[in-house]
Amino acid sequence: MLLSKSCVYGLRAALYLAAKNDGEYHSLREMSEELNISFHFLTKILQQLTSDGLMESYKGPNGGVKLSEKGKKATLFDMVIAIDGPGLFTQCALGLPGCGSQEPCPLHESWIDTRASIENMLRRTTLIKIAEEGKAKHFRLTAEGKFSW
Amino acid sequence: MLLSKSCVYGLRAALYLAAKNDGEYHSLREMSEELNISFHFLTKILQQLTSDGLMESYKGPNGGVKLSEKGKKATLFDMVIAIDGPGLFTQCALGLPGCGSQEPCPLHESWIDTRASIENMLRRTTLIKIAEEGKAKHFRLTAEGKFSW
DNA sequence: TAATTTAAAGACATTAAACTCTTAAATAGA
DNA sequence: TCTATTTAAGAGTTTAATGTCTTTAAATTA
Repeated sequence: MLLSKSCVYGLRAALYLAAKNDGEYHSLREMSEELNISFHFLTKILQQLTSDGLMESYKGPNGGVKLSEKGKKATLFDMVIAIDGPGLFTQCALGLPGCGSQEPCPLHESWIDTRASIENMLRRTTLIKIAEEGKAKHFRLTAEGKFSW
Repeated sequence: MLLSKSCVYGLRAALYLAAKNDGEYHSLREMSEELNISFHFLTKILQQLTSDGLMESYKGPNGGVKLSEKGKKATLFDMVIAIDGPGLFTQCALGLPGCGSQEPCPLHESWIDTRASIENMLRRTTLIKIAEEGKAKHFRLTAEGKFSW
């Protein structure tokens, strides 16, 4: 798969928060139930995004997480970098270290174009914009269409 | 990563054979040494490609594997399908089962285009064509540039 | 026929990703 | 201050991918 499960879960949670975008903290329990993601696993992922500054968290009753200012400006690309790291956008398609225009592998030229188109797609818009569109068009964020923005 | 390691190893081995393309069987020992791939692991992968009809094998002295007629016509796409399966070309970017134009996720429209560009890149040419170009331009197939077509 | 070379098959081991559980720390409200 | 709620942190488990080893079967050569 293109993105790890951690990354996909992180994206879905971020889109959830972007759709709310009400300045409130939303609890991980609520999010894990709405999005059908394991509570503890989601916790791990969002901890990482919080320590990366894409989200802010608050403990105690009515605590939870919300998008930080940085998170509100973030694109899908920023999220993927935060969770999966930059490998997808830097590595050789054949996994050869040092592959580049100097010493290309047979796929190099084709791959850098394709890789760029993946990156462009992920950079195109912010989480907030995607969530707006999701709300307007009733896109879905779970297998069962459970979540209702 | 876009492709599994098994897939990358299989591709490199297939390009090796495509570069030879001499009708001879090449032993897995030779290939694993030239390409710096674990012998036993490579064996597993090529067994799969042989049972898929992309390669032909022959036991005994001077035995080994070579591209079948089907393999000579195969593209990178065919190889990826054989090893990693069709998931990359069919699945939702967010992993939502049943995501499609009927009930799209927020990334659906962007993703199907990107996905198609990956597929097109992999379908563009045959292994043989890529190997020809590799020979002509001295592209590399190993980390160290060991293999010399 | 016997010895050698090679792939096939399957068992086994290691590693990394995915997932779970428990305890600690912070906060709120009674 | 006490209790409940919530995230943080870290340890542990499971599963799938990756990698290794051994045995078997097929073919060649002598």
